[in-house]
Formats: sequence, C-alpha cells, structure tokens
Amino acid sequence: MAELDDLARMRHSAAHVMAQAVQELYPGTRLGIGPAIEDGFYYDFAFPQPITPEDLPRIEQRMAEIVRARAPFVREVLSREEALALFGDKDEAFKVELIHDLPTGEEISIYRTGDQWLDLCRGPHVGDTGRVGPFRLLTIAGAYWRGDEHRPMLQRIYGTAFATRAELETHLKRLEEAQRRDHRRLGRELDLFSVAEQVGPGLILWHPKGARVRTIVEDYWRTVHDDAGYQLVYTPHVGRAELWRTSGHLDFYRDSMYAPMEIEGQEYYAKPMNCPFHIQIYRAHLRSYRDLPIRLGELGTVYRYERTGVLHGLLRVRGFTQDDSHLFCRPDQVEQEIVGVVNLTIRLLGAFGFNEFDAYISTRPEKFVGDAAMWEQATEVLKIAARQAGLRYQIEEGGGAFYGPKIDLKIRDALGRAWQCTTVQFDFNLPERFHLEYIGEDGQPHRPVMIHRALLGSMERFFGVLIEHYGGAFPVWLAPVQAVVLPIADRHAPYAEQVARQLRAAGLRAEVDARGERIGYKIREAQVQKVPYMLVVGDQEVAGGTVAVRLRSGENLGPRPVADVTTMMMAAARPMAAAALDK
RNA sequence: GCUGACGUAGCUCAAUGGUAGAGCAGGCGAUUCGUAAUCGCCAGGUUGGGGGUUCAAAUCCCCCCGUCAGCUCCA
Repeated sequence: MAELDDLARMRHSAAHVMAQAVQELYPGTRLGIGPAIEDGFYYDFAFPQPITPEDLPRIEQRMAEIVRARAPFVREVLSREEALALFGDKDEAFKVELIHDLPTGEEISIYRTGDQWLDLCRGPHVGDTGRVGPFRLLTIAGAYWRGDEHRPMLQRIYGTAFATRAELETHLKRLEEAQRRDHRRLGRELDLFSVAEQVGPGLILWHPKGARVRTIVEDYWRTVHDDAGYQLVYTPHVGRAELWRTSGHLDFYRDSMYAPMEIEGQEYYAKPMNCPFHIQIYRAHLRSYRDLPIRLGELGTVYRYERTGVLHGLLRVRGFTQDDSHLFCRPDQVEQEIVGVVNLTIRLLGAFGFNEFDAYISTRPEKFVGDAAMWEQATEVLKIAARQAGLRYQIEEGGGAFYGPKIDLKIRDALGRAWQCTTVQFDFNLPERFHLEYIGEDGQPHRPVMIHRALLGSMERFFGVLIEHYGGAFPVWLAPVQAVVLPIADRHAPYAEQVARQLRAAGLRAEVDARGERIGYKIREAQVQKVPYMLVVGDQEVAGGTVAVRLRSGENLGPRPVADVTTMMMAAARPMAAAALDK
C-alpha cells in the first residue's frame, strides 16, 4: 500500500512538473487541477490558444529539463488572504475559486518548485523534481471545470509515469495491446459487426459471424435460465404513452426516450426498458403466493437516446438487447432470490471465461420512494448475497436509483480492465404504480417485491467485452468458424469437403477453403481470422484418412485420424471446458 | 451535448490551390503448390454532404452529418 502511495505522490509531482513546463512554454495559461489517477496523472489547463497533440513532445522536453534541474518541492503555509492575493495577482481564477471553497480551518498550502514556479496544493510531493520517474504524455482532451457541463471547458493533458523505465515500457505495451484488441477494429477485421452512417450512429449491424457468436451466447443463456427456473417471454418494441405514464418513465426517463410516433391518434413510444411489459404479463392473471417467485426473462431489445459524444462501438449504443428479467416474489423470498441471481451470474459469466468480479452496492439516495426500513433490509440482503458468493464489494453511498438499491458487478478482462455488465436492482416503485398484487395465505392481497436484473447486461456490450477479452480469438465453443479444412491442391478438395461434412455432422462449424491459393496463403488467412483449428489435407492425409492439425497458437499436431480430431474438437467445444482447453 | 483532432477506393494510407495515386482486399487469367502473403491483368472515387471564395478546391472559409480522445451521463 505504501508503494502505491509513493507512486501516486510521484505522479502528482509529475503533474506539477508538467504544469510548470506548460506555463513556461505557453505564458498566460491558467491552471485547473492536476491529480494523480489510476495509471498516471493529468492536469487541466485554460490555454490562451488551444494546443494540439503536436505540442506534447515540446512539453515533454521541457519537463525533462525541469526534472534534470532537481528543483526541490518546498511546502509553504499561507493564510487565506495571502493565498487569495497571491493567486489573484497571478490571475489564476480557478485557483482563487478553489481557495474560496476551502473549508475554514483548513490549512492552505502551496508548493514551490525551486524558486521559479508554485502551485496551490495540499501535497504531498517527492523531495525534488529529479525524483519524478520516467514519464510520457499521452493525450489531450476536453474536460469541464469541476466536471460541470455548465462551466468552462478546459484542456486536459493525460500522462503516465512510473518508478522505472521498464515499468513505463510495460505500461505503454499494455496500452498498445489494448489497441490491438479494440473491439471496433477486430469487429471489422473479423467481419463481426458494423455501424453504417446511413443507418445511424449507435445502431449495430450484426454480420453473419458476429450473429453466429451472439446466437451461441443466447442459446446458452436460455439453457441456463430454463435450468434456473426462469420463464422466457417475448414482448413488443413499442407501447402506448399511457403505459409509460403509469410506469413513470415519461416523468423520470423521458430524456433517454425517442420521440413518440402517432398511430390512430394514439402516441406510442419505442421501449427504453422491458419492465412495464413484464409487469403486464404478471398482471394477466390473479397471482397466488403459491405461484411466487415468478421469474420472467427476455432478451429484450430497447432503444435509448444517448448523446452522440458518449457512443462507443458496441460498448455504448442506442439500440441494444438486454438479457433482462424481472423477479416477482414475496418478501420472505427476497434473500434466496438475490442469492440465486448472484450465483447464476457467476455461473453464467464463468462459462464465458470471466472469473474476477468487483461488486458495487448502491444505497438509498436523497430522493427515494418506499420506506427507509424496506431500503435498509434490501441493502442488507444485497450484502449477504455478495458475501455468500465470496465477492468483495464496495458501498456506493446514495448511488442507488430513486426506486431501489442495487448491486452491480464489474468483470475483469484478460488485461485487468473492469467492465460493467451485471446489474441487480430492487424496484419499490413499479409494483406500487401498477398496483401489483398476489393473494397471500391469509386470503388478502399483498404487494410483491420486484427485482430487475440483467446479467450479461446487453448483448452488444457483452459481445464487445468478449471480443476484447479474447482479442478476437474466441474459445472454441464461441468461435464463429471452429475449423477450416485446407486442401493443398485441387485434387484434395473432395476429400476436404468430406472431412468438413463429418465435422458438421458432429455439430461443429467447419468450412473448406478450396481456393487455388498456396497453403501458406490459406493458413495465413485462417490464422488472421483466428480460426482455432486448421486442418490441412494433401496426398498423405487422403491416403491415410487423416488431417494434419494446426492450432492457431501455431502448434502443429501433425496427421491425426478424422474421428480423433472430431472427438478432440467436440471436447474443446463444451462451454465450461472452453477456457481451460483452448490455450 | 461540450472541447479538441479528424473524414480521400471495402481496409490502411499518399497527393500542402493546378490532370486524385499506392498496397491489401475484390474480379479475371495463369500456377496445383505441405503450414503466416505465387505471378500477371482488370476494375474500383461527384475526395462524408451542402454552400461559398478562386481562372482553378481533396487542399481555403461557413453550415450540416459522422468518427476518434476525453468530459458529463449509462447496460
């Protein structure tokens, strides 16, 4: 832990060095704030003239000079008046605002770097600029002053710094690797999906290979949900205004909804959520306490307006399919249901190779519906469920939606990056609004508890995460093409077809590349497409009834009987076995 | 939405006010080949869209659309 603090301190000092370099190079630049962050640091500036990425090398160079100068960081405590005068004279309006907002009694300190530069700062810092480790400036981006979109936009420079050159290099390599795995790039290269300008931003076109993977994911999802006692349903994509008025979406969610369409004088809205429809299914019958819990599940496609600037490949889109479910249960069933959902999540995500999770429990916000005791109890249940599943969790105080507390799971991918997919939320609002009831043992109507949950989150986002997690090299059970049979010469094509037929008969996805190209060319293509098995057939294989097996790892297993290869592939194509066998 | 950068062939990129070009991919032909790119030919563009400046615009200016890095917001 001490090491981490040291690193953060050094990065914060690096931010100061950068700010000094910037102010020396671009006089008149005003300072925002400049903290250390997870992998480095940033500083926000108001430049007289906007700078561009071409300016970064210059700034880096000047930073290097400052580092070489080994100027000591010297702390100095000022009175509020002195501080205001000092930064007022320097025309540092943002700093002045910060000083004004410092609580009374808080010590106000500045740090001087040598005798040429100073900044308002709580510290701490390294001893002198020479202790700032190897750094690199990465990107420039806009950032609102104090994160408020109504305040001025500053230019933020992101940088990274490490204790050693080797660690810096490793980190830069990791950034490159992340670029190589970018699902938008792989989506194009592997022909998985696209977004067409003519269709519209944030609207995904699933190409045959992407759709293949999605179908496998969905089929598996259905199997697991059948098994877990869910009843799967289908509901429409639009619903009348009255539905959304009752649900409260028109009051609370309108900004995320598309404009209504008018049909026969009635307004209809594209659905941003599936819940009101599932509720209607619940309401289609009078429900007995004996019927509960009722778990309605759907791969439900929703449309939400998202500001253009937030759209990002598959990870943030405007039309997406949630693996949505709503659980209606009695208060005494809540705990087992939540525990069941968390366990189901871990089982489902585990099958796709995700075994590391961070859980976040969001508690009651200032504005809420229902009574506080109910919130308290529900939040407690979430904690119990997290604990029994062995999940470490953090509490997000006041982070819940107005209608109920929730637990979100972030999965860690192969590069250690966290992605939010799973969300499990209590809903104390909709059962009230729709007057949901069940008849209890006492013959009286009671209000059921409703739990909203999406485990993969959305098919789009989950697919994006899958692509990046595996770098496009899907485990055998998910690979759109599991094997490609490669005839050496035209005369081997009929045999190749025969092999492919055998594999397909065993339920495997096999293709033949019978083009008049050399074997090296076809291997390369299959390799680039990350096909798990390349089965080469030439004179020897035809004669022996074998195929020469090459794995995408580059490993050459040599000739094997077709039946053996089929068995081997079938074993590797089982969901649970996937992660272990496919290396 | 905001700030900045960007938009040229399916993809990756040239062409800095003077005739839009290459590699890969695609089509055709030749080659029949043993584990990551065989050779040749052909085709491919209203330079994101619209307007303006100019004798002349991919290039300069304005508006719109889209993409990227972030901010804000989220599955």
